[in-house]
Amino acid sequence: MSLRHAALGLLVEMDGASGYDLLKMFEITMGNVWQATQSQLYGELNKLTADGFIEVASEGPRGRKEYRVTEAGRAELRHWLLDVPPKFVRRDEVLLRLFFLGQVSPDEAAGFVRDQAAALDRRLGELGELEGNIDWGDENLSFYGRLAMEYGKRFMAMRREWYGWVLEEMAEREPKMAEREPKMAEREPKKD
Amino acid sequence: MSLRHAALGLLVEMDGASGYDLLKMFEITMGNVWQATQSQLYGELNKLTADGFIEVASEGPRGRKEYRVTEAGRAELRHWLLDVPPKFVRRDEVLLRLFFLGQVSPDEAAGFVRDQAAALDRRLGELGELEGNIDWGDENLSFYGRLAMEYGKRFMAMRREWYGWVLEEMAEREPKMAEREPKMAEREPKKD
DNA sequence: CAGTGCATGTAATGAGTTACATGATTTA
DNA sequence: TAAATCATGTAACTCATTACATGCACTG
Repeated sequence: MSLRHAALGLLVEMDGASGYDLLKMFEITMGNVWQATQSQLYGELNKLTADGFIEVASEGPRGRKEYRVTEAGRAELRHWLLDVPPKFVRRDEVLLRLFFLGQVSPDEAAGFVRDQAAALDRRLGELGELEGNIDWGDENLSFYGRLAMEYGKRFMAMRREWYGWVLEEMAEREPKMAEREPKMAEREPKKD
Repeated sequence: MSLRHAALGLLVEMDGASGYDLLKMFEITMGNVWQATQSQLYGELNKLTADGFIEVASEGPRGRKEYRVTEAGRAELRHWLLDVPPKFVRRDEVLLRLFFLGQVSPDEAAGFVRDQAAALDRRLGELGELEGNIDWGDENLSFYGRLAMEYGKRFMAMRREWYGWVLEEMAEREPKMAEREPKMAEREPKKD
């Protein structure tokens, strides 16, 4: 039940917004942290309203509803922040595949890891771009958002290094892989 | 649809097993990578059977069914490994809370981060214990499992360091966190 | 023969995804 | 006035969690 609190929190920070605004804010500021689809968000906003945690402050042009967090909503957010222990859901599709790479040939396995590394390089570039043109609304969101952004950078760097290490380990295990023309990975124009 | 492939992959590596065996194997070897509940697994095994990717090789004592992966199942696993691009689902309850820590007092915020760091230390200890007494069945699972284990260690170490850095940043922002003074007019030196 | 572990299943509920549907307003 | 954007919603489906239910077989 965290999408609920993600929405609640963002609404507090934004000091009121429509579902549409919120959705964009999700994409911009929280891509690294939490994902939400449009239909999920609209549904949750209605449930939050029904539960009295938010309310429609005003209605605008195209059926637009401007939501505002109620006192009960703020209390709920605070409660969730401090009293509900966050749980780790560990589900990583790349790691899962890694587990079973023994089922394909060493070349194919190495190719897989190289592809993942290349994809990560691309995402690292995107993060760099993103970093420039974020306009964090308020000061708190800016401060804590920056900490989360730093996390993202560290995470990707760690992961990139680990991919490199994995390739070394694989090469050591299967030494003839070394002389081999590069397949389709690792010729991504690297940014920055 | 990845639980399906996690089960399929493990079944291949284990060279046949019951749902019960599989469930334990999930817990032991893949805690860091993929989670499955009992009811989900049994359901998926039946679906895999219906789809012809596994079959009941023999039946044992207490209604026990020994499953075995079919050729179609191996092909499906291979296809998933190499042709289906893994997708990143980014959902981290701790990071999400961090985003909104501006909603509570600096003391409470710092307390939250410290708690998370402590919890991580505990898990790091557990990982160390685990590392000793894993008996990886076959050679492939052992090799790739070790790579995944190294990932886990690097991940936690990175995260631990980041928590430390976060606490420093918070202390720098709110220097009087330990001894609170009544008068708080306007400090908050803007940084960066 | 009682307790533990083995072994599988179902039902209810909630969370998340994809696709479709609809219409108002702004802007070029 | 056509296209783009704003804006919300619903339906169908899959995936995941929790709780409950049942019973056999071994072990002490």
